[in-house]
Amino acid sequence: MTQGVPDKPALEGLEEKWRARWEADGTYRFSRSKPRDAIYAIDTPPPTVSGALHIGHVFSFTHTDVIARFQRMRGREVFYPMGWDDNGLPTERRVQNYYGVRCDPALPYDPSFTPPETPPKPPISVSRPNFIELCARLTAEDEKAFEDLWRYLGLSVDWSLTYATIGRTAQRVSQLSFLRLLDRGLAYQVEAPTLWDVDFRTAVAQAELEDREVAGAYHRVEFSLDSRKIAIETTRPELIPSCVALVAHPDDERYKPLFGQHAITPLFGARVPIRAHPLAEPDRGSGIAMICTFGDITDVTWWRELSLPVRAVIQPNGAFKPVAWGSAEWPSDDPARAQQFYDQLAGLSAQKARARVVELLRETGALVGEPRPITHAVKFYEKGDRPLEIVTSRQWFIKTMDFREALVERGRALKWHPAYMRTRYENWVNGLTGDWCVSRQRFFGVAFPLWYPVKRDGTMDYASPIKPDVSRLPIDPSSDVPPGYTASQRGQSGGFVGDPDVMDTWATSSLTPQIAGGWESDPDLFNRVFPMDLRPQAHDIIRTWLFSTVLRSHLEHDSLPWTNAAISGFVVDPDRKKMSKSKGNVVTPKALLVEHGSDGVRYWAASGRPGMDTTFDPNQMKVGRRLAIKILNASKFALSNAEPRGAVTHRVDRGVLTSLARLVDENTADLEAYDYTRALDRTEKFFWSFCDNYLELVKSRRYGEQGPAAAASANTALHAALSSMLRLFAPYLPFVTEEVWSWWQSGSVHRAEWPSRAVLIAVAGGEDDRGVVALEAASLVLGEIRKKKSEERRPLKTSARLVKVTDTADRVALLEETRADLRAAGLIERLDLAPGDFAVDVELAQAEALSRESSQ
RNA sequence: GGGCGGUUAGCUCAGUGGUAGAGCACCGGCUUUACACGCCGGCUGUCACAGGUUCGAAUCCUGUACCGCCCACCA
Repeated sequence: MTQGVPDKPALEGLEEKWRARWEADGTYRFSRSKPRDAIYAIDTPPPTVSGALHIGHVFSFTHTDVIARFQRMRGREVFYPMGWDDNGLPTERRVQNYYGVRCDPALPYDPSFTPPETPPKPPISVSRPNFIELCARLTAEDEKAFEDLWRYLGLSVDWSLTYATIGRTAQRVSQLSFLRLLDRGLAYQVEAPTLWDVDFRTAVAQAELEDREVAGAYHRVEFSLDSRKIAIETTRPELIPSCVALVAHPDDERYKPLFGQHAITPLFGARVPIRAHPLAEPDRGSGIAMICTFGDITDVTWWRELSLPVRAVIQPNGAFKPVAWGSAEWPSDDPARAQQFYDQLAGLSAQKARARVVELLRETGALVGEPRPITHAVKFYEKGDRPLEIVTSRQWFIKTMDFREALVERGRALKWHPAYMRTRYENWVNGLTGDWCVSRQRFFGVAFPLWYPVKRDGTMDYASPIKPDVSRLPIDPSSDVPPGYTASQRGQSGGFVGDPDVMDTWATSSLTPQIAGGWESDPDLFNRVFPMDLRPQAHDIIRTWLFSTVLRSHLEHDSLPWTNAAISGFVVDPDRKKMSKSKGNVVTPKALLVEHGSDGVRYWAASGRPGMDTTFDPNQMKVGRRLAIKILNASKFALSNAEPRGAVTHRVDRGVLTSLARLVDENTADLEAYDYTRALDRTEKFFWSFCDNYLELVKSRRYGEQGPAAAASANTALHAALSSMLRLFAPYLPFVTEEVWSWWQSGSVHRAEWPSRAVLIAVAGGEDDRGVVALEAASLVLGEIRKKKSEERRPLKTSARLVKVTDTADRVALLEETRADLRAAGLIERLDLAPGDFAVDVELAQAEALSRESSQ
């Protein structure tokens, strides 16, 4: 049933109407009726729930939606789920403050726990399962708000296919995949120096690092060697107590004679060997460096390759630990003096210890000159506030280094849009320095599904982890009991303990295709959607999300997780900076959508090509809104005279359909190649020219001024053209196109068939190149007449007494066929057509303006 | 330090070998029975810079500058 053409079409109220209708009709519901090759599956990026959605999300999610809608109209059944990334640190922080709780994994689950009305101080300690329940409760509210915004924007997601990265499915998939890697020896645990955030008190992975420029200083410090002094330069003098060696380049003549000898550390009097290693740079500082355990990653390399001992001073919480000097581990030539100095450092943070050490060095004369301030890059956890330390701890790893070549090959097999984004992936894979550390000493995440036996001496037997039966997954080792044990044995000698850690958030996110696709729970679905067709995401998480997903799929399925990766750029402000959160919050996405309409905002978003950073530009949203209004009005005109209908006989009618058929071909090719921007641009230009020229040309004919057959030709062409143009616009402007479609068509335009060249050419009665030329030529003449009127400042309704057109013989012949249309559209009293060089000579009717002026 | 993008009108951007383009902004005109949430017209450029290839370069090559991003073991 159709609604008919309204008298005064308007955008107001139209979005609400269609939003409700799409939901009621299940317009975007995925049906698993089709075979794999008729399905288009999208591995949607799950936005982080603890933050607010910003304009960048609207931008990139629109790109995906345009592709989804296009593929759906192409006849593919689109698998378009939506995920929420609610697992991880940001959520933990919010929940702690919101409810006034802290997680204590040692506590048992309390099923009757409810949080107080107001957050108590000090916070209440709750068990991990209770804490996770609170996280789930809070994130559920955020997820509702996110879904509302996506519906408002008009994403054609199947909302019955949602998942959360902390949900049961995600936990089960993460744990199952982990256990399989463990069984195959691809996951392992090891006690080793690891990058460590002292505030969050957790290990972090290479992918989560970022460099920040911070102020520091070079300190020139003297070690002694017999009666001689050896100066080293360091930015971290507080680590002198953890110094285990000095190192210089093997070819450095200055230090060659010293290799194998021992130097004595200032303040602490520890004898440390002087060693050679090629990583030491003769040009830097004094050419000889102290190796500490551990100041940075290079220290770890030296320590490992030179087989040095460990003297760690920094504890997991960042404070200097108490140390007894004079022991085997902490040797000193003068233990009492060392102890006296060190006691002033114990308990301090690195920063405070540094200040104190500098004072002590200065007092004892070991500091040469004054510290020289510098700015240097220091590694931070991307969510952290203090520089990372390196702390030795037991962590779980997934093997990656063994697969680097294979992963590069996977990257080459993936179709990147734009293609150059592959380079970033390759740079990352080739730059990997170690396996992926996946354990985090946090709570709101997926637990490692393991327990460890407690030995008689009360220590854990980490080498013999107890695995659950996979049918029980997901499990929480802090509340579930391993097979063969009773709950009372938890923590007891001869009993068990649960693994206290959770997985890195990317260890779950890297499985989104498996989570959404029903891996190991719904084989029918999984076979229909995996590997998926598209991974859409932004370029900043190529090294994390994209890389880790490729890795997991490679390990688990020996395949790529998807065939295409469409990489969106960022939204930047006019100064080329990434839109900051503060700026993004000034104008919320919802406010923009309300002001400019979802179609208007989507139009702007579609102007950002794959990979291109795009300027935040409300002007473009206004242009999009105007386009939507224009579509309403032009459609009203095109549809207002449905009768009579009949064969397309007129040259320009066949011409417009022929041009449109070509446009359809070009757009289809571009959209298949993910160039949605170019396709929209072309459709828009065509549509505008269609309104300005073609509609004007055929207007009078449609009113019957050349008889019913002539009107019928125009009507048929108009309907066919409008129908195709609406469908070309539909992926971008889903609301306005659906509205217009409903005026005379049944069903949703979003389930309609993508326009086809063949249909348009059939309506035209055959491809008509000369019709295209006729329309062009007639449009040019109309333009010249308008120009003349504008130059003479005459109303457009002024008639032209005489228009003389000279053009090539062929074009003159074509204009002759279009004479009646042209005369009516241009208000031409007499039209002379003659062969010759192109020229249009316009003589307007007597100026009424003069008589009006003179009569005043 | 290595890599990847970018640099075209006041602004946002198309344009990959053949006479520099669009939209917005600006200026001017026009109530024209689809649209004043409109229509028509106009103005606007050392295509970052320097070389090279070519009959011909915004476009291809080399180098430089600047902007942005990614990566890196800067003691």
